[in-house]
Amino acid sequence: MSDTQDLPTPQPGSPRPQDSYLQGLNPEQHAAVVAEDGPLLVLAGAGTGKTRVLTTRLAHLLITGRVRPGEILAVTFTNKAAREMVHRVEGLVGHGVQGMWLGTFHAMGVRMLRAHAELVHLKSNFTILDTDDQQRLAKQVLQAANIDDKKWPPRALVGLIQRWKDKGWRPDQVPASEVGDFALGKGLELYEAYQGRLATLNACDFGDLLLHCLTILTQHPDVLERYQRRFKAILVDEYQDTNVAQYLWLRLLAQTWRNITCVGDDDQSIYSWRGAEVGNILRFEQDFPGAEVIRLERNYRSTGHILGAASGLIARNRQRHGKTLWTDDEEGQQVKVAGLWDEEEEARWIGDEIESWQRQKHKLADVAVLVRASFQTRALEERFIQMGLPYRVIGGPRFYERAEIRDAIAYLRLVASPDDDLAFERIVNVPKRGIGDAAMKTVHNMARAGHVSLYLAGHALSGTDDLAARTRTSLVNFLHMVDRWRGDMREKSPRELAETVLDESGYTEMWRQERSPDAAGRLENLKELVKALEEFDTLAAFLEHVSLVMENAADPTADMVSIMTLHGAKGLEFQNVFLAGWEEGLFPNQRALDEGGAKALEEERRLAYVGITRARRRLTISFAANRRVYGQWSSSVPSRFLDELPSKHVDHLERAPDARPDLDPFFDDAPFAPIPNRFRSRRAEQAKLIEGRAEILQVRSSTPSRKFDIGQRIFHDKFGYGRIEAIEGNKLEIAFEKAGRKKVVDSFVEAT
DNA sequence: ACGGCGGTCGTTTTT
DNA sequence: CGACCGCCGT
Repeated sequence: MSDTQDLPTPQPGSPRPQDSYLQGLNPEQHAAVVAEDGPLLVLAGAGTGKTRVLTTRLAHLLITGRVRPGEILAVTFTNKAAREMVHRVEGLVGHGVQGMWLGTFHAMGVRMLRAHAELVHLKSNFTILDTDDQQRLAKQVLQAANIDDKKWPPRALVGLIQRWKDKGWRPDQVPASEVGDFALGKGLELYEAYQGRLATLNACDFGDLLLHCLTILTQHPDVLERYQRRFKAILVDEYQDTNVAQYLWLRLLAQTWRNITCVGDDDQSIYSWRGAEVGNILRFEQDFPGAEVIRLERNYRSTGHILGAASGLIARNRQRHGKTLWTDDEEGQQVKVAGLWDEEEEARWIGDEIESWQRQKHKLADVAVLVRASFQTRALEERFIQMGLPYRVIGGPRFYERAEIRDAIAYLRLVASPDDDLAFERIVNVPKRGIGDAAMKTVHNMARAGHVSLYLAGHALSGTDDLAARTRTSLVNFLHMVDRWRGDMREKSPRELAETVLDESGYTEMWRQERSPDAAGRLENLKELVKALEEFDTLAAFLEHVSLVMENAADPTADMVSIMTLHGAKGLEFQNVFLAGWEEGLFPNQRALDEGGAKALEEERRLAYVGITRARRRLTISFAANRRVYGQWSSSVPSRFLDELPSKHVDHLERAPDARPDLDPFFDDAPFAPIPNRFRSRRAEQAKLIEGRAEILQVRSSTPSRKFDIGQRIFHDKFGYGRIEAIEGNKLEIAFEKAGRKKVVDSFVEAT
């Protein structure tokens, strides 16, 4: 979590210079940082400086010499959080810190397990299965047991086993009452068989990393004692997300020194579906008798109205420690709540709001749109593309980050533009062609001397004897290949071209030869890439698409709106936040409610709380009266969470749902009339209207745009000049000269 | 080995 | 509605 706390408020009494890292902590934060040894729970509300307290306490322990780095165990859930912790601790301590056990639960589990693998009949070079491997294995196990894997799908078995492992149960520890009815009660046998297969393979799944550690520690007191004596300080981030296995592991390790600091927020526990037990944080004082509990309640992030809305909502939960967040900040704007006709209007409205924010000279990077389920991003993306509003979907496809995909794309980039030095460098010797560092150094020198690209420098070198004969031949061959592919570009489709390139370059062959366990997956990815190319008419159009998607991962400085799920937003903050799709069924999610009942409702509410508390200055919540669910239109009721927001913090902007600017000739774009709870009473009426609307929409969308003709040259504010390729209602498909092929709404386009 | 067809199923995600 | 999976046919 980024630290939003304002600059140091000087503490009473002048701090000694060596204590400078303690400056600017508020009294509670300070107390948590300098607390004496013993179990400590820091209940840190959203935006109260949780990460700062954890890292500062860790630094404090080191600086005061209470513990040495090798005596620290600090665990997080994600690698990102672990990296940030290392970074911040080093910043505070003033130098690098070696020897700490700092990392994710899984990484620390692997470290411990590799050291004692033989105690659970593994070799220390055991492999770790990914989800795909797990499914395949589960399928084998089911088939071996003669169980119909249609009726009892492998993924369900994996899920069952994972849940047992999250609870810390080996096959011999699963209580009879928990066996369940998977495959008519054969779940446990299957678990045993699955573990047997893993042992044969000298492999672990993610759950085993900790479960095996638990086995080792409980069955080998000598090993346990060693670790217990070693870890004089244990620090845990996001304690509310721990599962039982993780909890048991921590509790075992903490027994000797009982010096464990857990930081978390029960109100932000949103991962029960993957094994997290809120109970762990709720029970802390019983688990660690004599524990000190410190609440961080001063919020440094949000305005009064936003905080008030969040507090009012979360107060409805019963399963919580209870905190009262407060802020010195101004009240700010009320939380805006807007009702829209359907998801498209919602997307359009949010887009317009963001543009107006941008016109006020604010940055897009300060805006986030948060959704409950990832399918909701589609309407938003479509609209933002039409508007030319830059955005990135966080947690979206990570496909383009894979090494093999980036290599393949580098080949295509080089074909499309041979002067792309980064692409050239990336693949010139992949697969190995004997063009190593030495040869590349010569090429670089030549390029620099002549102010030309590596590609041109390579060509120039082919006529000299600056390179060894063999190297020169390799380079010439490589360049000839590239030139040949360039020639292919005209007659081949992008897909065919990619196949040729990947084939003739030997890139595919390279992975075929590779016998590492993930080679098969990489070949799969390459196939997928080739398939994705089918959707593009030109290589340039594809590369444009890719560069947009890749930018998502690559360039965090780009000024773009972030779109992500509420889960993905945990730990982040933005000036201006939009929470979309607050409708019953979607949020709170019906499926969650069906499976988890009242507990699940509380978790959905925590999710709402997480969403609200991401906002610093502005928060807008929206819902649509109609939504397409599995292709069927259905009307929806505003989320009950809207009613739970204290009204004094809320500004209702509900607009008449039938006042659609594009349907209603008398639509007045000016102020929204507050129409409280209008949807609820008018639901049936609306449902009847919907079919009619759909028809009107149908007719409209097939009516060609009057202003434009196919082939016409146009100008678009954000994409520049282009030619109209197709017209579909008011949407134009345009081949832009710079930006490639895109669909845009005609109102954003002007004739030249 | 691959492609076409029909059936199923639809949240959230990290390691 | 559409993505994905698995089966079957070539």
